[in-house]
Amino acid sequence: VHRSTAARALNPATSGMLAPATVKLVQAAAESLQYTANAFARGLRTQHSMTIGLLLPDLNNPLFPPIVRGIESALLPHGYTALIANTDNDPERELMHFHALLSRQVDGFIIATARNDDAVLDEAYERDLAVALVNRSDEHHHFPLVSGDDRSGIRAAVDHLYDLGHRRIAHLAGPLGVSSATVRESAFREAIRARGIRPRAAPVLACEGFTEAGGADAAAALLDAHPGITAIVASNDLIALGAIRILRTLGLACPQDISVTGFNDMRFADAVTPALTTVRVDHHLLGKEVAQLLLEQLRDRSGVAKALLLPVYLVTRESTAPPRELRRGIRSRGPAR
Amino acid sequence: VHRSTAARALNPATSGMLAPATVKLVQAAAESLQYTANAFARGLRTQHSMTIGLLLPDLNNPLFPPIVRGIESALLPHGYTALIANTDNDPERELMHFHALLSRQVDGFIIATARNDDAVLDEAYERDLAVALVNRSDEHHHFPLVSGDDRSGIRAAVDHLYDLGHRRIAHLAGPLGVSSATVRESAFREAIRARGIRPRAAPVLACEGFTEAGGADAAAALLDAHPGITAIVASNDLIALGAIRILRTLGLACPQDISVTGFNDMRFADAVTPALTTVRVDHHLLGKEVAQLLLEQLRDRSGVAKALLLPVYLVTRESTAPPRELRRGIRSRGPAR
DNA sequence: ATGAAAGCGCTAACAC
DNA sequence: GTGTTAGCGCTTTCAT
Repeated sequence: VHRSTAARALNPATSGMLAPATVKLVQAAAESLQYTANAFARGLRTQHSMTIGLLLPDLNNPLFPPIVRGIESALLPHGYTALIANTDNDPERELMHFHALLSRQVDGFIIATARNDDAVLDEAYERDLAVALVNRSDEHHHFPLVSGDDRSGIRAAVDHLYDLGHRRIAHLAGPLGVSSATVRESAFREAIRARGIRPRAAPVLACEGFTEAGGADAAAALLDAHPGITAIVASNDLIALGAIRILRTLGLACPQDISVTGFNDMRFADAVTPALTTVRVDHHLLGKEVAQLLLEQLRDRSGVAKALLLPVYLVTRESTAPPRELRRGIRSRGPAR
Repeated sequence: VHRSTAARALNPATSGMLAPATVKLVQAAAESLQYTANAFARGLRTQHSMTIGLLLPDLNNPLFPPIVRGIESALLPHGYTALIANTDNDPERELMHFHALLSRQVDGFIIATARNDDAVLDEAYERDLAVALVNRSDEHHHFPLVSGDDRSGIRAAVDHLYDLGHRRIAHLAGPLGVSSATVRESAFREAIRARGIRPRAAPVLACEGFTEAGGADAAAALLDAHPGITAIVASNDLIALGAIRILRTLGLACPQDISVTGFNDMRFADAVTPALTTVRVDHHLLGKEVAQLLLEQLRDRSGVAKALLLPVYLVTRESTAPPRELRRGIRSRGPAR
């Protein structure tokens, strides 16, 4: 039996045009010879690799594994595989990985790195590649995109603190020039204004990175410059954790002295001390949806770019409480326990 | 200028045989045309893909991201890339991914899935593939392997509890048939025997999975059957976390009523409440070393298989303390605070 | 120092 | 229903 007949037998799409007996025969032979088709030869011929490139800042950020798994779960049924590259927020590494993925003939990109100005996005736009963005925004290119509704998440955090009685609320923003940091910071200022708090009672400080270390350093500087604040809205959970840690070394307790909110409700946000009040984002879903968006584009490049904002909601745990002055008030009025 | 000349100019290994002027010319042209070599065509011709397949149980287990990053950091300088596949501990999914990676012409495999009997290992052995194992053992095939020294880690945990005064110590083992679970369980029994504790004072119960849920269920069953135990050695951190959680719902405090140790010192093991006493393993290093082992094999298949056991050490935090009876004793003897 | 030509393993258009 | 053939883009041996 001829090679092309064999190929047809092994391909479910074409095995219909063959005699069932031939198909059986070939499949049996393939099995016994442990035959596996060469994806390179196939890709060379068909001009698609059935792989997509995934650009991430860092797999060690607990935010990303569920996104990756969500992406895979949506790609797998369609026969696509993701190639993962970590950029560590380094534009050079990102560009390097982008080109490496391009040379591997990926059919499209999912990009989760978050710099506002990104040479990779520019080049992808210029080359007219299939791209979908996740967990970030994009002012310039209007790529399809799915992200949590950061604005309403931050507003919910600010409102929660306000309702507890806080009036001097600070924001520990993410690093400068990073999309989600920018959005959350602007949402913070907006929410503060909406509650009638004067900007000088709501200081904003940017962290070096979306990390515990970044949060710790910035929180130390913040408390030094603004000792009067009673609550902190952190731009993500890691920053919140870092802030809480430094609070402790400064002899301040969370939430008794200072309330802190996080963002993402990452894994273990409920297991740390104090359990984090934070904004829950369904990262697995984020991944599934962005993969769907990319698959749509791979099917038909003519569609218009959708921007999905998935709903988020505040999860209230132990890291937020009424400010000390109010708590004293309550205690002096009520009976001792 | 001819295609083969162009190819030579772009390849650093062959550009030496060309006139420097030609090289410059070609490189400039490649740049301006945004040329990227087609990895498929190259792979088809050279018969190697410069990729390796990485089989993991689940990227969501915080243990694996640092291993992955360690692997990548060692592969990148050699031009190799890892293709990651999650098996969710499902033998069928694992076999499926194994074959998919094979068809993508990976040059070798790093396997971090942990079932003792694994069809993938058998087939890889039979096909004489380049394989290196990480964070698991292997009785049958003698593949090169790097893992933490689980035996001495478990022994350190048991000794620590013994030294605190515990004499009825239970083990929450990992799932049946999983390599690291088996090793740790046998190490536990050995350590218990070495300390002269009778086996009936040291019950062992296997969890459904290396998960919080698995740990919670098994801990509930354990405390039901053996209410007298004062300490638990968990087979990993997630099991420990699940156990501590169920303790709380049963009205027991950790470490006051029951001490618990984990294994891995995964991220946030120090941030949870109580901060986990656990065995630290350097997972990034684990990844780097296993990648090195695979690269060695890719260079020369004739070498003998090494098995590296990286040192581990106990990190004492808040989840372990002397048993209640001793603590009472201490308290009644000492002055009240 | 450069050009020519073959072939890696597959698919798809075409022939019979 | 099955065989024939060309060619995807690269590397590499050989020729000049």
